[in-house]
Amino acid sequence: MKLLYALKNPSSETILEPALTPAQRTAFERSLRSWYEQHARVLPWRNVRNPYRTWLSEVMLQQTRVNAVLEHYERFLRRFPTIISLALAPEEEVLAQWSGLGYYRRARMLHRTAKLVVEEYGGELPSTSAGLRRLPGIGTYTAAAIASIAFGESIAVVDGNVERVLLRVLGLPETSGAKMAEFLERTANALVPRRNAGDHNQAMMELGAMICTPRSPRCAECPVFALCRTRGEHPTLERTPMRSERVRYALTTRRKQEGLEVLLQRRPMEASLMANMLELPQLSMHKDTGALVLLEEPLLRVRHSIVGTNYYVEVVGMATRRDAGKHALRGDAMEWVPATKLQEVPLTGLARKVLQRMKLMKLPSGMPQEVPLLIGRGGRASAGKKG
DNA sequence: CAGCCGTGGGG
DNA sequence: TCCCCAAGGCT
Repeated sequence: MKLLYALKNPSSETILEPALTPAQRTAFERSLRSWYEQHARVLPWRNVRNPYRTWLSEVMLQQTRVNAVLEHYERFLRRFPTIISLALAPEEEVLAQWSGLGYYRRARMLHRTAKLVVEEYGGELPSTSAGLRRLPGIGTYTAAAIASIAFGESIAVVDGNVERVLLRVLGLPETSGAKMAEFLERTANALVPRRNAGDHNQAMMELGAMICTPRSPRCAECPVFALCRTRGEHPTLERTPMRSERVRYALTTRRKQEGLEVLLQRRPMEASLMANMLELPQLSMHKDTGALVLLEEPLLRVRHSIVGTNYYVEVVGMATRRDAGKHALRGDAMEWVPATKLQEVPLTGLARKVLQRMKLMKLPSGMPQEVPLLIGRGGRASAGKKG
């Protein structure tokens, strides 16, 4: 059955083009618009005319689910309401606000671009996709998204959703390569209306996110079912399997008169992964970690997957800095951070998750707070829960 | 152009 | 539980 698709693979030159007749394109655009007017989710970055906010939302949404962005978008805007406030902030604070969202290079480029725009562009983002495309962190997709949504330019976006919707409607398999990308750009642009390109683009992505999902698409609810040549899942490229790894981190606290402090370790500046961010000190899995550690069960086990690897994580309680220093892989770059300041430092997502679960850190918002778990001087962990 | 960069929610 | 992968960009 793979053979059937190979016969009409767009990368093999024998492309069926135009992909849709003019009448089909009109029907598609109209059905999609009507569906979107009825079913669009209410999201905080929709129906606002503010290029800075559109830019921020689009960068946050790169390879990131709406739910995760919702938790960060408003808080980030509260801290950096304008492009000028963002440009004036230290990178450390920008990363702290970004903590947990992942792909931290996005935050660094966002910050760099804010400074560039304030210093060289008079504080105003370029208003065309071509102009936006030149800025760091703004690629083909994001340039078209900002230009169409914030400035009304009639240009199509092609993200993962749009690609999937178009391929399924046309009855084509997923393939990689520049020819395919070009084909999708042309096809998507043939569907964009002169007016309201921004809403059309968001409708395409909404359709891909809510109806034409990667697995088990809701075809019975699809506004373009009548035109669709797939009506279900389509063949997709294989991906490399995940690997597994075990890691162990130390959770060490001390009590100062100002309150509880947590021992964290700063990742190297040159690290390709989460450079310069703070995490719990990592311990060796293989060496003898000493009686102190082995006497007790880990405080916490979590699974944390990053890119190609599943990490099975053990968090071990340690009483003093000397214990942690003895067992940590690198004794340097250690910092004591007051529990009350944890929101203001650039934690890795894993560190944030652990500290929140151990009640050392505030949960996002509205969640019930509990008494922090204390790690006593005797090296014994004692939960602060009543009873 | 292919590999790299995070995370968490859903099936 | 385990596996999938998302509103991409850069090198």
